[in-house]
Amino acid sequence: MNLDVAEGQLPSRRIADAVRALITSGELAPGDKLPSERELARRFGTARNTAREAIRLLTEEGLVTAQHGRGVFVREKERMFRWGSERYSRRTHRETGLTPFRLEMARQGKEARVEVTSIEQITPPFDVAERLKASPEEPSALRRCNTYYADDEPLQVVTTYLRWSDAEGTALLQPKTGPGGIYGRLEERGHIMTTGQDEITARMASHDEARALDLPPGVPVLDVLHTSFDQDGEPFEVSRFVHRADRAGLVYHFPVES
Amino acid sequence: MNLDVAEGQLPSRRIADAVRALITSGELAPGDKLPSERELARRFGTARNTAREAIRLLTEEGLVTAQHGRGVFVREKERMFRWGSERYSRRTHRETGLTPFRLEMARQGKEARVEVTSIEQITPPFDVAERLKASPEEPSALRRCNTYYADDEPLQVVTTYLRWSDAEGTALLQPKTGPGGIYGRLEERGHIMTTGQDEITARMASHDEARALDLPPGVPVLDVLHTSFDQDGEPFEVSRFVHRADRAGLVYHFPVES
DNA sequence: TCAAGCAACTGGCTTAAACCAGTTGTAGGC
DNA sequence: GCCTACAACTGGTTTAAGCCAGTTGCTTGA
Repeated sequence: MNLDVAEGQLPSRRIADAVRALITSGELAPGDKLPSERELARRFGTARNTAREAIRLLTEEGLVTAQHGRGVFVREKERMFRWGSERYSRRTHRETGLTPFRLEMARQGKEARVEVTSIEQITPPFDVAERLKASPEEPSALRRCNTYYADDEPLQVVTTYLRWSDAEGTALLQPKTGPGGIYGRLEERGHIMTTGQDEITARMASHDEARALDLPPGVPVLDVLHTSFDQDGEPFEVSRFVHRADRAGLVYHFPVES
Repeated sequence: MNLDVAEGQLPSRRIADAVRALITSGELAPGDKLPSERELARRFGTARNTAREAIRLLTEEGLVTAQHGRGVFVREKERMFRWGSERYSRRTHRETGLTPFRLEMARQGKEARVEVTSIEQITPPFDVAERLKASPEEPSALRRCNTYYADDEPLQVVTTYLRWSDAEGTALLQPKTGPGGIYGRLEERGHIMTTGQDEITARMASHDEARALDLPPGVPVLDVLHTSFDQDGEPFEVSRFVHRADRAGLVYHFPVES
């Protein structure tokens, strides 16, 4: 491993640049172990903290991840799960008998598990209230929080909001919502999902999300705010999907207006 | 400002938790200045480096940004630009006479500027070749790189790939592609955009992207790989949009298959 | 009045040393 | 043969000190 040539001013950047070059050139492949902090410091004639700072820079770029007691490794490209508007297709569900999440997991050969972490009547946050056409000043909504796991690794956190008037006295207040899931119960209340809207942003995980998703540093989240509209064009369900971005991608197909 | 109560084990986490609490409670509002590193260290009875580490944690969460010589500030919520499938609508373009980018900038009261950074015949990368149905082993594609600015701040980097056979000998090799832009020239070659596909991921910016977009630490990018299909369902254009995620969001509307 | 320059702040980076906490392989004892 | 215990690694955190480099406002002199 040649770490010699490396210009640039700051020692920590020189080390980072040298290691980054090894990674992008393929000399260090995904899964490979980097020299230890102490070893890098020795080779570059710096203090250990300086080598450590260099590794921190690479971690922040998402190039490497550290494992306490084991070493620092070039990050593997993870298999991606792809979600798109088809996840709401009732036809797919009818044909396979699987929910979209279980279907995608089966496709990737992973075990699916869903954990319902809370079901509560709440006053909806402003952005949700606006989209759901519910009052942001009263407990006008039901909130259901779920965590989705693939092979026991948390993959996404989903918070679903429904109007309290639709949920009151139904199985929507229970963890198990029955055949057809949430959308099945909502159809019984007269809401057939006809169109949807997804609003997508990316950001660093909040402190709580990082804990819930067991996120290593240098991994952002994809934040999808979904709104379902019924046959009358009225919104009846809003969900926020928070995916870890190194494991999830989204796909949308659309016609182009001439 | 009350920074007293704060449990937790590590000093750096205690400081970070205390400051985070001030931010989420609103006691420190966006734009406000944090106590200096030296001041935080003094108040918590730690070394300056420990206070610095706490601020680093908050920076990584995207909560604060540091400015050399001035201080550390609670990050402002930036105004967001929203992009969706309508950006490809020819009707909108016809009615306003503006490209989608200029239209969105005008909507937000910002000055739009586009810089063409390179136009080259290249061998397309594998993922692009696959989608464009071009050979990944010969210089079978034209690559156009653009940087889009809002009020002189770089907002997105776009790389467009076209089949060389479509581009050869046309205005597509020039910075100015003429009326209707790229899609205008491609229509003349017999490709009318009929459907599109967007594949969306989020990740930390590469070293080069962070420089090109002038990204502060703690800001990820939204990576959109777009494919355009013509009236025969054949792909004829692939573009990669890299947006800074604190300034850009995406919106998709879709029908739901019954 | 104005501007140059300086003092006192801010964060940015490095050093050097110490100790804690996981991991891994091996030497010993049973 | 197996398991325990330990030694020798790994990264994680903190201290304390020094110097560099932007920013800001005030003092001072022309």
